[in-house]
Amino acid sequence: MKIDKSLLTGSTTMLILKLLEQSDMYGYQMIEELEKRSQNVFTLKAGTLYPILHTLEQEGRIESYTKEIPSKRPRKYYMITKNGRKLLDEKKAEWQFYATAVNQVLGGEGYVGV
Amino acid sequence: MKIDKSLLTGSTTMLILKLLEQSDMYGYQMIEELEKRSQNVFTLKAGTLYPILHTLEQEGRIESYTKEIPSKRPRKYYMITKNGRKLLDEKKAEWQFYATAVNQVLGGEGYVGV
DNA sequence: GACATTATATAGATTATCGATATATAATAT
DNA sequence: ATATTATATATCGATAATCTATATAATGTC
Repeated sequence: MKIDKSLLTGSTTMLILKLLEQSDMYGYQMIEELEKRSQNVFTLKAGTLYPILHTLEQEGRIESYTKEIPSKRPRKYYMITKNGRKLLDEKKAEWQFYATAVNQVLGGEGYVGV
Repeated sequence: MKIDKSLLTGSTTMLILKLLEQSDMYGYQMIEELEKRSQNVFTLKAGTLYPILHTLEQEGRIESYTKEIPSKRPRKYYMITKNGRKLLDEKKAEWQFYATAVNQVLGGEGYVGV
């Protein structure tokens, strides 16, 4: 199925923070991990991800460090900060609020299941 | 709660079609009805709604007719077409697909409840 | 008469994401 | 040797969706 990418709008930051909440990751890894966890629904593009990472770092939501891998290109790992966790909680609440409202309009029970 | 409006992106058309699936409505009525059904989560702006209605009409998803109301401004009612119902079904499937994937990443059971 | 409410409509600004492109390294295939 | 594929980070311009602001118009209320 070809999903309308515009539905992703606004939730990408939340999904990235969620990944980093569980473990430090480098950019490329996030793209693969997100694809895997969503069962190929989200194919986050590099051109979408990196600008978001840079913005989050500037805002103090995440921090980065470089890790040297023998005979590999160095990887830039990102870790979530306390501030980032706070943002994640807010985004999650927003998402649940929003999804519940959509389901209500669609005639569902309004339970989002998270 | 102040919900991030960007989360609405891509689903507005679906919500409008859903309203029209149940009964013919005029623009202003849709704004009020959507607000009511979503319990004030969605406050659809006129500047968002009318361009969408015009596009949907051009695409043959909806049709309009004018209704004269005594001592009222005439209202332009919209009704959904067969084509519009088809689009609604597609959008609903997309939404469920997307919401399930988000919940999966967030660690939920992946059930969206619709 | 002034103002609020109802109702439709459009233009311009903002924001998010994507596609394309660029750089760099390493492994594998031709 | 050269090409291709995979990994990895990065930026730019285009596109799309929504909002803000504004305009118009009819009606009801203070």
